Amino acid sequence: LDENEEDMPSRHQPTSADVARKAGVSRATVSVVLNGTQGNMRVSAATRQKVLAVAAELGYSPHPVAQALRRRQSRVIGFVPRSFHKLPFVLPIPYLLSIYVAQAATALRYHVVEVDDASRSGDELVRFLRSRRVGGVIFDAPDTPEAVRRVIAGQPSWLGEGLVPIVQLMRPQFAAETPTITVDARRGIDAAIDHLVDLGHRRIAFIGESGAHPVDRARRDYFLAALVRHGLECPPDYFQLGRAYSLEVGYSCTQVLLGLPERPTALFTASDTYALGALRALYEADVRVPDRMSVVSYDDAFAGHLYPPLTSVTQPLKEVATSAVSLLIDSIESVERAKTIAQVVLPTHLTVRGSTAAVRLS
Amino acid sequence: LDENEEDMPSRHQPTSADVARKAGVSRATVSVVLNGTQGNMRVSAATRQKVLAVAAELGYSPHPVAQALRRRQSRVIGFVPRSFHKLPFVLPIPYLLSIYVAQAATALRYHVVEVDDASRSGDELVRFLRSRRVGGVIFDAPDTPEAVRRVIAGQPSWLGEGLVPIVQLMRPQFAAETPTITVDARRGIDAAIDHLVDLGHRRIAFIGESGAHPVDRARRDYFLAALVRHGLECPPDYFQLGRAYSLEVGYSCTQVLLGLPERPTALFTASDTYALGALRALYEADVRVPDRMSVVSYDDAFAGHLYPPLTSVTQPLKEVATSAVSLLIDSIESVERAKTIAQVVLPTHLTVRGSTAAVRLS
DNA sequence: ATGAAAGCGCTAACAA
DNA sequence: TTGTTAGCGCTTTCAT
Repeated sequence: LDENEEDMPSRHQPTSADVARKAGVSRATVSVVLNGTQGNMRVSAATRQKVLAVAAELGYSPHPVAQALRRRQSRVIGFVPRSFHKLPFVLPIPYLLSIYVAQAATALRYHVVEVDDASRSGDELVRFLRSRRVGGVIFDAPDTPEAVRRVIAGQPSWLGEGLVPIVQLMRPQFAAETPTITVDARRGIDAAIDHLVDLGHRRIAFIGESGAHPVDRARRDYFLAALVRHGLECPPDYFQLGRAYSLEVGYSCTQVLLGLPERPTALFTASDTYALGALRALYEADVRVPDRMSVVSYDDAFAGHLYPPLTSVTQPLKEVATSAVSLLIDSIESVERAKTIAQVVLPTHLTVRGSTAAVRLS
Repeated sequence: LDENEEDMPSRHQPTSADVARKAGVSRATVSVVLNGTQGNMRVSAATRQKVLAVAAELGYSPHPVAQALRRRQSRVIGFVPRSFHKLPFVLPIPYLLSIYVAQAATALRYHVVEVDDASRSGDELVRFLRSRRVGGVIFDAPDTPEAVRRVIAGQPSWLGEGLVPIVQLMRPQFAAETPTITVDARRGIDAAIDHLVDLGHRRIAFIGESGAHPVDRARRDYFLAALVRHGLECPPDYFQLGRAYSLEVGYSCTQVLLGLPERPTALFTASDTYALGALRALYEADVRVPDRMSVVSYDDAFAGHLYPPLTSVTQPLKEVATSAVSLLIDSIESVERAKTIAQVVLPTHLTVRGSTAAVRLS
């Protein structure tokens, strides 16, 4: 009621000094107890108990900002999302990744600062990252190797010494020579084709992207290779390529396929987005899925929420994010730089839903 | 090449001391120049130029952690997402909000720490927020008033004095008596019904939620009120209520409507999720949209990406997030607490797409 | 096993 | 107009 007492810890969050005073020890001891320095037998069991008890009683928790200043590391990592923020829910993968990255970082008591659209390119990016003192950077599918290299070059480092670690996700620029976390399409695509063939399909068409990036190549190549394994082949008419992962490409390629003298009975699309476009074209043409056409997509980003729910090749996005974060934080915290550049590859698998069925004999 | 020079700024990020030395002034002056203290005429134009030049040359930017420690405020806000993280893309609103909140905060040079699922409830939440020294908290649609109250009670504050400001979004617990940012369904719903009536519809059905929360009530009440304005009414059969915003409810309610002796010609659903379920039911029953049934949804979260793209009542999610962040930060930074509890209400509007058409005369 | 002292990089009072 | 001083809360040698 009366505010002017002398040593009132008062309304402030308690500090280590408060704990020390009340426990009758020094602040140094409090720090040692709470941080359990490796040979933690430094402090006697008795004082240890005492300090812990007082800390709990006071609801003490160390001030993260002061810790960061003293330890000279801020437990902050930067996340640079792909330049994709335009197509909100047609492809939620970028959002999912950013959420999973944040979750994984939080679990390790790190913060994520996400670079916003404006400052994603050029020196602006380096300035931003530097001013925030990030301890490492995760790039999701950077547009160019330069974007990544600039961050590397913006160093000798803005923190202590050495370089700030960098990890690239999903669709890396290998020329930048950083560790990468990617996904291997093969297993999922193999399973998809096995599944279709098991259902009796022989005329299987493909809608994909024509790009030269390994990620795009993989989807095409593994599709073709899987057909070959079954002694099948893909006539050129059945192999439709577009120049972007857009709904429109999926739509128009499907129309082409439906106009063919001998229609395919199954369709594999290299992304959920294509599948969405395909579904529209099929709907308009009154070709029922899966009765008249089986559809398998790649991504499994929203495939399960369409009608019918799509059989799809599932990418382990959460694992990608988690490995990226732990790889990054490991190299932030390890004293010496690793000599080899880690290249983590995570497998895909097939998730069977309602868009595939046995081929109709009629 | 030789590392042991004396005053080598070296590989470290420059500090204000580096700038001060090189500019021949004191660190205090550097600080004043860079922070432009209100009566910024304190420092002469000459030294001002000098300092700015040196700072630019050295690529100096103040260490945010040191600033935070000294200024006793960390520029961090907490975001508590709704307990909804289960249904990833059936309803992306929670994700959008978290992204928009982060963007708005970044623009104001704040960080957001998002509370993760595990520690969303109970004392765990208070501990988390307190340990991170957040300067304020945004709740998205908290489950109970207690969740919010606990955070208020976990105070007399973990920062300086006074309470940590709190803002609730979208579906607040009014009993907790914090500022709120909500959306007014009326304008959008009025426009939706006007639109349908203009198209000749008279038999308009509703699928909604039966909850007692003002947000749920509003959607029901404004729908009915809008019909009344046009001299129409909604027979009980046309007024379908479920107990959750789930796809299944949308699906089964639509089946009920289709089984009615006199089918409605238009359908208003109180969420995108219902609309998705409705679309499935209509598809299966071969009722073409919009030829045989016009559909309007509420939310406009992913309505534009369905087939056909749905006419929908659009919620200004980005504005909600932006107002929340600026309201919160204003009250963090203002010295005295506002006496009145701000209740910001943002309007909705109708976005017309391809799921509505003139009623068929057949 | 413990405490004293120093200082991370910055800013705000107070002097000059 | 500018510089000096004194910390913010913490951790880490280095003494004891």
